[in-house]
Amino acid sequence: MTENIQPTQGELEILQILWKKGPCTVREVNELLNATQDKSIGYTTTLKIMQIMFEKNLLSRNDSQRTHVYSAEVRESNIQSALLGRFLDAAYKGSASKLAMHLLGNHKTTPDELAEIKALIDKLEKNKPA
Amino acid sequence: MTENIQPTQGELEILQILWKKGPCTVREVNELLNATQDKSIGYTTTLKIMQIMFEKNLLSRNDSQRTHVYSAEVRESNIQSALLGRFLDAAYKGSASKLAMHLLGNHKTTPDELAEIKALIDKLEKNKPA
DNA sequence: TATTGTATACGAAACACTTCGTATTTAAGC
DNA sequence: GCTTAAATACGAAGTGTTTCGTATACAATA
Repeated sequence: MTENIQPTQGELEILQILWKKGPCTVREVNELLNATQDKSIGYTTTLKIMQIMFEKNLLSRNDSQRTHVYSAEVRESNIQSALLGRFLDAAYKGSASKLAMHLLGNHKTTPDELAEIKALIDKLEKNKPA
Repeated sequence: MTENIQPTQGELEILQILWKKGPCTVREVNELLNATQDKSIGYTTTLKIMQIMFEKNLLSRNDSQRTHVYSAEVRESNIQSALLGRFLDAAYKGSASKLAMHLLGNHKTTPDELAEIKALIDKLEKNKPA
């Protein structure tokens, strides 16, 4: 199911907020969007996008109150993995190692993170012995 | 310069072909696009996109002959890194290690690739001693 | 030079996402 | 019950990309 989901840029920004904050009203999301970003987005714009996301089942909502409360219906790591798979194909033609090289090479990764990644590689190597 | 370049999906597919094959005519690119993919794309569609890419300086062209020959004006690894940076922000909020986890965890990476990545990490750790 | 095949140029339609104005609904307070 | 403030619903315009029909240019050749 999750693999075919393709949230747009705007939708992803809203999902990020809901993943971090938990269930929110449209106004809360809109205010956080405007607080985080440089540009300012109208309330009805945020509302519209969230309504569309609701129709796509990216969000659920509690409308027992006048003010609806929206929740993410998709898991952060699922969406990330799906997007990553697509990105890997589109930009790297599937070469995960090339992507990893750029990732580690260009972006300052903390020593802790490097150690963590190395530990994961060790684990993978043990699980799949040559 | 390169950091601000944002090729679209369609443009990226054309760049992939030119990166792999070197300079090509519109017809060659169009045939390769249709050979690679499931969907079929009209010749003038490919032409139009490549003309737009030319205007954006993503491509250069040799029009000394009636049949123009196009070349990529941007380097593969530059574009990949730029796209990766954006993707990392949009989908992972900048957490490179989380992305790396998904990358190594979900996509089968060969033992050789794993060793290569581990070697890179070792090098990074030596260059930046705690 | 007229014909034919192929190339480029141009413009408009199709499509998807974003944006917001305005209408409508709703709940609370007077 | 009326008024007001705030929420949702709706519709349409704005924006960027893709798609392609059609016009035009060009070169080879009959």
